[in-house]
Amino acid sequence: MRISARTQYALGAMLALAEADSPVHAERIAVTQEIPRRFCDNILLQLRRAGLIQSQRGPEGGYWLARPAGEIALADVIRVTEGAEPPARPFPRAAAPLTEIWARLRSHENALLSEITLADIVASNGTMDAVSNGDGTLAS
Amino acid sequence: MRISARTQYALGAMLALAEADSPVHAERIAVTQEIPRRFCDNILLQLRRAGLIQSQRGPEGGYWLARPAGEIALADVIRVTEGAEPPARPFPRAAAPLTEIWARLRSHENALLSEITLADIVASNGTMDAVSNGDGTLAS
DNA sequence: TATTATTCCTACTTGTATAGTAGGAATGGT
DNA sequence: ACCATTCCTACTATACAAGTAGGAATAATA
Repeated sequence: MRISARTQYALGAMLALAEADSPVHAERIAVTQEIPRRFCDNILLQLRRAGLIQSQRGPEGGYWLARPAGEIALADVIRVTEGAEPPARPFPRAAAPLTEIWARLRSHENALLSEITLADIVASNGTMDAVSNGDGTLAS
Repeated sequence: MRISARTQYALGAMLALAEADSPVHAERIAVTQEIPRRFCDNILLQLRRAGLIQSQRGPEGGYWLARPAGEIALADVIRVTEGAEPPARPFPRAAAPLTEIWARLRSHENALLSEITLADIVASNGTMDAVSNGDGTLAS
């Protein structure tokens, strides 16, 4: 599970927006999430272009989620910042079975990250014993 | 699941040794596994230093597994080539719950790769419907 | 003992990705 | 008009990955 600083920051920023109930300045996000100021701009721009957040300029401006926090999965955010993964070089025939293993791993990872939403994370403040799936059950 | 070319090659090389019943030349491994010749040397050296394989020099030399293929997990190989993962920068308090998610993912990944051995892969020639755990059960 | 095939070792090169930074244009409220 | 903010392109600096180079050490064989 490779996780770049950019992606970590993006997730932090999205959570900050998920917690707020009105537009938030990049400045504030940068401070609370400990993201370098200019880099924060940079990332927010990318998230907006991807359609995950919306923005308004000028004083009274800021950023907010484009959809309810319960409809944005962690995977949605990660896909944006990590971009499409390069098509992993194939194993030679001799080691072909390994391809199946990787596929299984990626699949599981993707399933989990697609189930968990920003709302789930926000809801789990302090008590991280469980992560809700939104239907009351627990994520494996 | 980040997987470097080096690690892919290392796994291929180990599988080549697992299939053989006598010492194998680096040259042969390089060809069958499609590994650049010199790079192959390089990797085999690393695997030997890690104690996963043994070697003999000179004509009639070559490489072989240090332990039975059934006692070498994929994770053992990966740990060698990927090295100890750098201690992932911590999330700020606001995004702390994410730490738990990553831990869970890494844990699952590690569990799976620790269960599957080189012998399992070799045994699954052609029929990759299932991967044996060695006890007859199927890996999830 | 000379030859030859192999492993062994350090260091180097080169390409690509990551993590940011710089400078300013566009916009919107007051 | 002013000012705070978002917006945009492009640049730099560092680290890591992938692979290469040159040769020393070792062991079988003749």
